[in-house]
Amino acid sequence: MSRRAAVPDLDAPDARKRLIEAAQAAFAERGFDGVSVRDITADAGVNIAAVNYYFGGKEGLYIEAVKHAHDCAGRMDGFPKPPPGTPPAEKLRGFIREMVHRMHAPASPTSMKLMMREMADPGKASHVVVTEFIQPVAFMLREILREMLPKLDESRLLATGFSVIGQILFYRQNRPVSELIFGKKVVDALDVELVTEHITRFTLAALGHAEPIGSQKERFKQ
Amino acid sequence: MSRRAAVPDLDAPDARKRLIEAAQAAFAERGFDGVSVRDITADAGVNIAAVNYYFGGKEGLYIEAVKHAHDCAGRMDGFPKPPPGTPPAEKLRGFIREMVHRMHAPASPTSMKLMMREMADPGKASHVVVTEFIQPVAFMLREILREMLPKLDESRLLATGFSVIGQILFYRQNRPVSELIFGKKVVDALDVELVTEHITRFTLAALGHAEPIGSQKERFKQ
DNA sequence: CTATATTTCAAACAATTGATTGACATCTGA
DNA sequence: TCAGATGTCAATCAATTGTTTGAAATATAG
Repeated sequence: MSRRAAVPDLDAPDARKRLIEAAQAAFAERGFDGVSVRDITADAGVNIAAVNYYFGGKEGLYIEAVKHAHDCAGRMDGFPKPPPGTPPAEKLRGFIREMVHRMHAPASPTSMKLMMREMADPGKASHVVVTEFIQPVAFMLREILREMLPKLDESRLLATGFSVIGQILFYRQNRPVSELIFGKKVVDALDVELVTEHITRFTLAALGHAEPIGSQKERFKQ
Repeated sequence: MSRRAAVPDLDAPDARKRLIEAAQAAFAERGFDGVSVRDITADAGVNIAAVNYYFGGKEGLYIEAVKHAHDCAGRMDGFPKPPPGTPPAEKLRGFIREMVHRMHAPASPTSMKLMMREMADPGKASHVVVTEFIQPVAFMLREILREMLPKLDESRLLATGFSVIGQILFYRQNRPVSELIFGKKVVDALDVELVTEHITRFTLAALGHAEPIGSQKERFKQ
């Protein structure tokens, strides 16, 4: 009815595209309630009515912006597959490295910010983010951990996964607060490489595949 | 000028108190922008003008609500002090237990929710929450870890603290998403005790004070 | 070209927002 | 009792919100 009609596959009569991109930036920065459709349309150089014309309303635009975001952010299922025969500990190391990198240096920071916002309090578009973005990664991690801990019961395996993800997410979700506590300079000293190495070491040590933190031997067993 | 004038120490002419409590609940549930002063005053059974009269505006009420929150939530510096001579690993265990409990079964869930919201994106009252609520805990953890890892450089020590806090915070900040992924039942199986025990074990193992996760020996070395 | 569909636009709409006003009530202390 | 301070109230303000309108412009197809 009100949807774009002409070409079903070519997905951007320009106004629509600019609208989505402006919306993505605005929503990422200030959240759904913090942004007015007037702001967005002004940024996009488009008339206000276009929002209802193309998306049926503010909420429709928001959802579309989130959907567009996880395209830009690099699909999570695009994780580099370790060659078969790779020891599970090595898979885990690769997983953590990839994950930390995507969190801290995403292809599209704006898109990542928007998705994180939607995760922080799941709302209108949480289903999109979760099923297409988070779910595949979660199951990938679970498989790796299951391989490393074949005898662990489901609950503890889940908790172990949460321990890994929790460490990784912390730096994204709580950086502002951390900076308030310890100072920006100190926190900034934790660059991507250091964080990656630390989380990997911490996790592998917890799983018995590396020397404990603080141990003299600088590298891991296997 | 417009502030309450009469009794500077007795802090609640009833209307003021009810306003703060209603505000706390509303802000915790729906956030600053999600709540109108009309909602709050209606809940509190107070006239709208009272907000400006007592707090100078919506923002003033919000800040006061947050301040009130960290009183209710149990001050974080009220951690049970371990007796002197307690081995540092035992201190860490106590810290984690206390922290997890406060996160999952806080004295005032509403207050905790409000503070978490303010932490999630630091705004008008972040300074209050951080300095009076978070900061003391952060330094307490750092002392414990420093005792356990006397030779570790500052950056890595900080990262280790983040690994602990990250694990603990995950269950609070990301429970909704986790439930979307794995299902509510599965996640609910991770009750406070199991989470406490897991994070403690995981962390102590990473620090070399317990057997690794998945190891047969069910308890820790020292 | 003509007719039909699609897109854009300025203007206005109804609803909600936070804030303010000024009259009225209540309390306090002499 | 009186006067001033303190608290409460309904009514209203100005601004902003998302949404809608109906006409004008533009593109598309016969």
